[in-house]
Amino acid sequence: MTADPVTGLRADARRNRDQILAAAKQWFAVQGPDVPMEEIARAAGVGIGTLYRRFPDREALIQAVARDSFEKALAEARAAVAEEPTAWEALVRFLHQSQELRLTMQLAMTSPPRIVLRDDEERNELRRALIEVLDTVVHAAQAEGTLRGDIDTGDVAMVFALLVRQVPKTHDTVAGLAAERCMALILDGLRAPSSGAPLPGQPITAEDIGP
Amino acid sequence: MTADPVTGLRADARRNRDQILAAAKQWFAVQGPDVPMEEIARAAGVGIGTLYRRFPDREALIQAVARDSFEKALAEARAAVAEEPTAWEALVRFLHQSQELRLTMQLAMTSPPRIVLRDDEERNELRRALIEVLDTVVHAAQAEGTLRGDIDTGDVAMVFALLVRQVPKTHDTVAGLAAERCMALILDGLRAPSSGAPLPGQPITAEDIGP
Amino acid sequence: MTADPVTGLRADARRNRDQILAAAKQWFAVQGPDVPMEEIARAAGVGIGTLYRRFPDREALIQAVARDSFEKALAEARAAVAEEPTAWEALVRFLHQSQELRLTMQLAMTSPPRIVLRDDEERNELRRALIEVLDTVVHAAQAEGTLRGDIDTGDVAMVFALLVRQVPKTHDTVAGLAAERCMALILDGLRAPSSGAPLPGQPITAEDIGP
Amino acid sequence: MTADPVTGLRADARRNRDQILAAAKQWFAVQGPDVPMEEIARAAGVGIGTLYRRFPDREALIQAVARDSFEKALAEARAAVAEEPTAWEALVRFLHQSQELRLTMQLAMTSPPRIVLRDDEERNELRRALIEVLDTVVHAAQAEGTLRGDIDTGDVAMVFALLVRQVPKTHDTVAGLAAERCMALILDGLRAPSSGAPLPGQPITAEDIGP
DNA sequence: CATGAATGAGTATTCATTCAT
DNA sequence: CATGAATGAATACTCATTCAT
Repeated sequence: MTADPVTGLRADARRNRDQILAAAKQWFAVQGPDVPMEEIARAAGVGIGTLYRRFPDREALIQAVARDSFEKALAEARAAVAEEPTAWEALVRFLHQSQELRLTMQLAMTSPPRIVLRDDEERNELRRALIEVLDTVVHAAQAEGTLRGDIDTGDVAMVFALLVRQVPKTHDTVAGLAAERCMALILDGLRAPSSGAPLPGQPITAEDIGP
Repeated sequence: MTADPVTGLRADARRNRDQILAAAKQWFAVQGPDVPMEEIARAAGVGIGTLYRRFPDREALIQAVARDSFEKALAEARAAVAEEPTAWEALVRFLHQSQELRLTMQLAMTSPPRIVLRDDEERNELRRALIEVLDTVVHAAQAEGTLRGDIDTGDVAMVFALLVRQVPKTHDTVAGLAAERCMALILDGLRAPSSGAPLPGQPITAEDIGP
Repeated sequence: MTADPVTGLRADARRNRDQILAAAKQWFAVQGPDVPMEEIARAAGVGIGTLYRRFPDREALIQAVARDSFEKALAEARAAVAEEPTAWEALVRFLHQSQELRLTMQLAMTSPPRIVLRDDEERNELRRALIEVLDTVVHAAQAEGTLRGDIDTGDVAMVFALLVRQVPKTHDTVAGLAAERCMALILDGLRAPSSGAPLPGQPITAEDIGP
Repeated sequence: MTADPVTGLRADARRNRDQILAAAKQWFAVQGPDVPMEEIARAAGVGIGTLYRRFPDREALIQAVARDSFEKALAEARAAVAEEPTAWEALVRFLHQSQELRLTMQLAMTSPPRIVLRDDEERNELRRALIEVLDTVVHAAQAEGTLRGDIDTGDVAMVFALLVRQVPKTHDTVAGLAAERCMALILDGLRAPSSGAPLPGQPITAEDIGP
C-alpha cells in the first residue's frame, strides 16, 4: 500500500511535500515559472535542500504542480457535471471555479514557450480525462440547445484557454466586475446561434486538440 | 533641430537604434521580456555596448518598444477607421491586423506583472489617443446597431486584450483556423444583442480604464 | 570482552559495518575518495544514518578502509614470504596480488594530497609491520643475488608505490598485457645489476620512509 | 590574421586568458581537476565572469589546459631530440624535463576517470605528433643499442605514463633523490637487455596506443 | 561612437552532516 | 538501533551593467 512514491511518505515528509507544492503553485501564479527556488522553499517553510529532495529540479516541480492542477480541475469539472441541473450551467460553473485550470494553463500553455514540459504520461492521462468530461458536457449542452451547434469541444477548449488567462486587472474600481463581464460576453458568443457570418473552417473536435 | 533625442542622430546611429528596436520587438514576442540583452544586441548586429548607449537599461528598451508599438497600433487603428465602410468592420480589421497591439499587450499587460513599466508620459499619450479612437469606433458601431448596447469602450478593450494574446497553437492541422474561429466566436459575443442574462455591473467606459 | 569497539558489536551491526567497509573500498577504488556518502550507503544496502553511526565522518571511514587494507596487505605479504621458495618470487607475487595494497596506496599516497589522513596509531602500526616484512624480503633477495645490491627497502617501496597505481588501460587489445609488461620491465630494473650510471644518492632504507 | 580565436584577442584579453590558463594548470596540479573555479579565477587575478567568458565551463578549461600542456611537451620533446647527442639521452632528458607531460597525464589519464575529456581533435593531433616523436626516438635508441629490443613505443609510453606521475614525496630528507632513483631504476629496466624471463605478450607499438 | 572585455551579484543544485521518527 | 528527512554551506554558472580600448 505504500508503493506510491507520494502516499508512501512519512507523515512529516508528506506535509512538507504538500506545503512545497502549495507554495510553488502560489508563486508560479504570481511570478511565472522562474521564481527563485529559494523563494518557494521559504514560502513553504522548508530548507532549500528539502525542496530539492522532493523535486530533483525545477522541471520536476513544475510537472508536479501541473499534475496537481489537472487533478483538481478534473475533480471540479466532474462535480460541476454532477451537481448542475443543465449542461450549460455546468460549463459556466466550471469556467468560473477553475482557478486551478487557470494556473495549469499559465504554466503549460503560456505562449512564449519559456518552459517546455517534458512529456509526462500521468499528466497526459489527466488531460485526456479532462477533455473527455468537457466533450460530454459540450455535446449535452448542444443537445439542450444552449450551446451553438456549429462548434465542437476543441472550439470550447480554445475559448476557455483564452478566458482562463487572468483578465488583466487594471483599475481596482472596475477590476472585480471586468473579469465577470468578459466571461459573460464570451459566453454569449458561445450561446448565440451564430448571428453573423459563419465560422471559418470546421468544428474543432476533442481529437483535434489532444494527443 | 537636433533637439529630439531620437531624430537628431547621425544616420548610422539612427540605423542602429532602429535595428535594436526591431530585434527587441522580435525577441520580446517569442521569449517574453527577459531575453538576454546580448541576444538582442546580436540579433540587431551591434555590440552590447551600443545597445546600452542607446537604451540605458532593459526598462528603457522595453519602454521604447512599447512606445513604438503603440504608435504603430494607433496608425493602424486610424487607417482602419478611415478606410473601412462601417465601424464594425473597422473593429474587426483592427483586431485582425494588430500584430503590433499584440506585442504591446504582452509587454505591458502580461498578467503576472513581471515587469512594471515606469510611468512614461509619451507612452500614456499614445495610449490615450488609441483609446480615444477605439471609443469613437465603439460608439459608432453601437449607433450602427452592429455592437450590442449594454457595453462600452472599456469592455471592448478588455475583450481585445484577451483576444490579442496568442491563441495557443496546438496541432498544425487546426492551428491556423483555431485562432480565426476564436475571434469569430468572441466577435459574435460582442455583436449579439444580449441573448441571455444581463451583464453584471455597469458598462466599463474609456475613462474607467485610462490613467 | 565487549570492549573492542569493533568486535563487540551485535551480529547485525557487525554485518552492517562490514558491508559499509566493502562498499566504501569498492567505490573509493573507482571514483576516488570523494564519492558521495549516500552512494556508499546505498551500495552497502544501509541507510545513510547507519553509515554515520558507524563512522562519524568521511575521514573516519577512510581511516577504517585504510586500516583494513593494510591488514589484508600484511597478511598477503606474510603468505607470500611463507609460501614462495625464493625471496624474489615473494616480491613478485606480492606485487601481483596486491589489489589491497593498490587501494591503500591510492587512498593514502595519492600525489595531490586531496585528503590528508589524520595520524592513526593503529594504521601506523600496520604500516610498520608491512615495511618490516618488505625489509626482510628485500635483504633476503639481495642475499640470494636476485635483487641488485645498490638499493634498499625504501627504493623498492617507492617503485612499488608507482607500480601499484593502475596502469592506464588504453585499448582493449593491449590492456591486459600492458600492465604485465610494465611490471616485468620494472622488475628487470630492480633485478639487473646496475648496467649503467650508478644511482644518485644513497639507498633509501626502511627507516627513511617510516614515520 | 585575427582569425584564430585565441591569437585574435585584444591584448588585455589575451593576457587574462594566459593568466587563467597558468592559474588553472597550477591548481589542477595540486588539487586535481575539481578545484573551485573561483579559486582559479582568484589565482589568475580576474573575476569569475571573465573566466567563464573565456572558457564556457570547467570542461572547456581542462581541454585548454590539456592542449597547452601537450603543445609544450611536444616542443620539449623536439628540443631534446634536436639537441641531445644520442637517442637514449633524448629519452632521458625528455622524461626529466617533462613537468608539462606530468600534468597532462594527471589530467587526462588519471585512473579514477573522474573527468572524461570529450574528444578534441586538436588535442588528438598534438598527441599523435608527440607519439610520433617518441616513436622515432625509441627506434633510434634501439638502433643505437641503448634500448632493449623486445619492446616498442607503446611499452615506453606506458612506463613513462607511470613514471610521470609524481613519485610520492614522503619524507623531505629523501624526497629529492627518491624520484631520481626511481627513474634511474626504471630506466635501467628499459636499457637492460632482458636479463630474466621474456616479457609477456608482444611489443606494444605506437599504433596500439593511439587512436 | 562602437566594441566587446571585465565584473560580480543572483540562482540552481549538490552533498556532508544532524536529527526526528 | 536503523532509517531517511531536513538543513544549509559550498560551488557552478548566467547575465545585467560598466568601462577600457
